[in-house]
Amino acid sequence: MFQYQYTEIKPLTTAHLAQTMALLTLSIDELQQEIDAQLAKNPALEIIEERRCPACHKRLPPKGKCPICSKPSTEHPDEPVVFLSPREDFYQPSGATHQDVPEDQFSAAVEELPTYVLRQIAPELKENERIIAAYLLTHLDEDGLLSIPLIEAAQYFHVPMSTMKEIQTKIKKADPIGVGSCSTQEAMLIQLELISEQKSIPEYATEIITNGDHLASKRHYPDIAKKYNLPVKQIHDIVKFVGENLNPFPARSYWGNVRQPAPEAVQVYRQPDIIISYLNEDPENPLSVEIILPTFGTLQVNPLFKTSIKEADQEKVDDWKKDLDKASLFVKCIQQRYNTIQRLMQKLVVYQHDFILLGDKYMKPITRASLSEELSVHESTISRAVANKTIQLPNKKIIPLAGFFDRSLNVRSVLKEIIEQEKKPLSDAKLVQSLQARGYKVARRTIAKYRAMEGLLPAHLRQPNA
DNA sequence: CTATGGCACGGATT
DNA sequence: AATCCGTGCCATAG
Repeated sequence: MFQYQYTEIKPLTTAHLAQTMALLTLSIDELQQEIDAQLAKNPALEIIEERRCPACHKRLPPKGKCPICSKPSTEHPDEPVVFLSPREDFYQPSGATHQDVPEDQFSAAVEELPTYVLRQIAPELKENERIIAAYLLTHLDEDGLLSIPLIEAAQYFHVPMSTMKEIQTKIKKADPIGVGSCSTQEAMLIQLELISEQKSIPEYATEIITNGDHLASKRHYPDIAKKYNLPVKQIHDIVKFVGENLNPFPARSYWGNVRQPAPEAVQVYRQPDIIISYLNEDPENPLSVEIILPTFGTLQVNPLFKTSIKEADQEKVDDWKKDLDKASLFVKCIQQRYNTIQRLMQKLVVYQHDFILLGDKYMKPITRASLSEELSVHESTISRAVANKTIQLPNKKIIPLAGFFDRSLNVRSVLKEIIEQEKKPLSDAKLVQSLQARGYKVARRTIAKYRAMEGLLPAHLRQPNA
């Protein structure tokens, strides 16, 4: 069934356990840093090159043939293949497949907004500026905000911050006004600026947004009013204006609940830890689950180091022995990490099969606790394994692995469907009934929350559908 | 009076 | 022990 079983790891010392747990919570980027650090200070560790399958370029298991080419598992199309892969495959997706997949197709899902924006501003940019703009635009999060510090980009391209800011400003003025801003405030300020060219804007609006005071709830208005020495009514009006005219998340075309998707908690996803895709990008093939390795080769204890330790000076032997122990422990811990994640994914992928292939609507709620029981590991192990990881689905969307445990995603997605299909806008209470008819039992108040989560407007603000 | 958002409580989950 | 999530109650807007 599964093509590539990782070897079970037997002995568990407390030190082993502690380090494994620490490593388990790390994302792939953090793990890479950790490995680099260990590699630098421990001479007993080394990385050896992998053997690759000449046809499909996938990493070969230590023994046997390539699981992809030599033994295609088309006999079991419903069962996922789980195997490990070096992260290189992520960067060279087309090189890693048998068929030629055009590169832009690979990133099509992610690049819709970026290319749209770039097309608008391209004419007014020089060639090198265009490259920088493209770089910035590929680092937008799902809300349309910049996911990297501007300085980082400036250093990367060796250009002064002033140039960087100029380019960013041009991006910000492009269609979803405010895209590429570093923060929600920045996005709103640029919107405010553009609006002010057409009509008048309330006094002090700029200051209030800069200080983030528009986020305050109503009972704090008196405090704010005092702060600016203005009547409460005016504060109220300004906040109302801000709410009606500005959009803190340029990529969303509407206001969600401002406090619900806490702006600073917006996650940035760059490198997925796990990739689920069809073998060789062909939907006819079974699914493959790649758990990305942070290294290009295999991390191992340097065998030369092992032998030479016998002939070493007596004084140094102690130190070397320590290094050796540390190294082998580290390698074991990392293997343990993969082992855990792999076992987790095997269960998860089978369980959420429909969700992975067919979308949000088919998400089956599952708790970490129940999974831990099935795998007979501690709950916290699952929690750690899921934490800080992202996963790329066959449709190229990258979501946090924790999304697999979303309790309400299926209901929310059905809710969205109902609203999309409704003729007249339905009130929350009516939506409760519609959902109940489809077998989902939810309270009225909860509908409101789900709407907010999905950024859907309340009934009286929605347009009647044709 | 109806629809919706805010706050807070309690149970489940981590 | 800390956090998350669904829900009930109440205030407020329309």
